Amino acid sequence: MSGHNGHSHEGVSDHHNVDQPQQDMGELLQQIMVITEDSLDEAQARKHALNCHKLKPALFSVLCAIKEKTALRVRDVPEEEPPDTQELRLDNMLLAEGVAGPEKSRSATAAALAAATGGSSSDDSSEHADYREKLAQIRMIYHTELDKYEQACNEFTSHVMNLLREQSRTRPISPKEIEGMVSIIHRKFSAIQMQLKQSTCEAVMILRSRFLDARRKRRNFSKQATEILNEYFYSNLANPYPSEETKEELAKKCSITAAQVSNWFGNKRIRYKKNITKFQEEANMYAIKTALDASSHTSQASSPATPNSGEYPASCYTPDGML
DNA sequence: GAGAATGATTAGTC
DNA sequence: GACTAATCATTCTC
Repeated sequence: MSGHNGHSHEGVSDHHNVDQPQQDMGELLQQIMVITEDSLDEAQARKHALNCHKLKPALFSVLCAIKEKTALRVRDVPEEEPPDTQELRLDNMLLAEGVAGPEKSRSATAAALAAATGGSSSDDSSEHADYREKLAQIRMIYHTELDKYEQACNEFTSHVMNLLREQSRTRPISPKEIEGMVSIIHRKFSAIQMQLKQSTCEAVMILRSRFLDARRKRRNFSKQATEILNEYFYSNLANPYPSEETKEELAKKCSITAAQVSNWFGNKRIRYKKNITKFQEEANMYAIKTALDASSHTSQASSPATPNSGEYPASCYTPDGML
């Protein structure tokens, strides 16, 4: 602007010099008004003219150099950050659950469930089928959303890159800056992905807890198992506290877990103690049974009876555990 | 369907 | 950590 009038003002009167800035300002405003009234085509034409100007390459390189020296970078992008531990944890969980990575086989899913529930891995019940079906749904949704995010990220990145490349013709934008912007976009999208991973993990956890609750449904032990447990209980009425080894042994015999054996003995002790008279008949029956078993063993092998078998009459167990 | 029986869970104690 | 006592939730029996 000053190039227009700079030299022509020399030698003009003081009065004129005072008025000159106001006149320049007026012209400037006028030009701005004209620019805003330009059509798109006119603006493009001006832009083209500017790009074709013989001084443009020189001025542009000077601008780039100034920008480089004065560190007038758009945004300083931090170097590669260390992988987020929470994201790693989520990734591992999704991998372990078979949501991410290769799909788990039916047997692998059943085994994982059995490990979580303490049940049998061979139990391919309808509950397992339900669990697998729900897990497959979660997996499908997760991958669909992940693909969407990746596609959106790629589209947005290429759009921004194109814009920046286009703009780099008229303003100094270094490839490093473009790279930095791409990195920012990727970080934003990976934050969204992180949310997706988190909600997927939550969905799996809810599914698991629901499944585990369903597993809590009580199922009576087999008659044979109850008989084995009762036999031990009434044979050891004076001290109905099986050791860990015995619990394991009984658990094996009854095809239940040692924890279930503990529960059973806990319940049995309490209920027996609360109502001895009610259990008297049962106690007598097992006492006779044990005695018969013992006598048959002695007659067969001439060996002594087991330490506890029949040693204490069933009715001798009192709430205090005393004889 | 009601009540009893039974396996599991939980809070408190030692 | 094992155990007791109370309680819950489900299954069994009538």
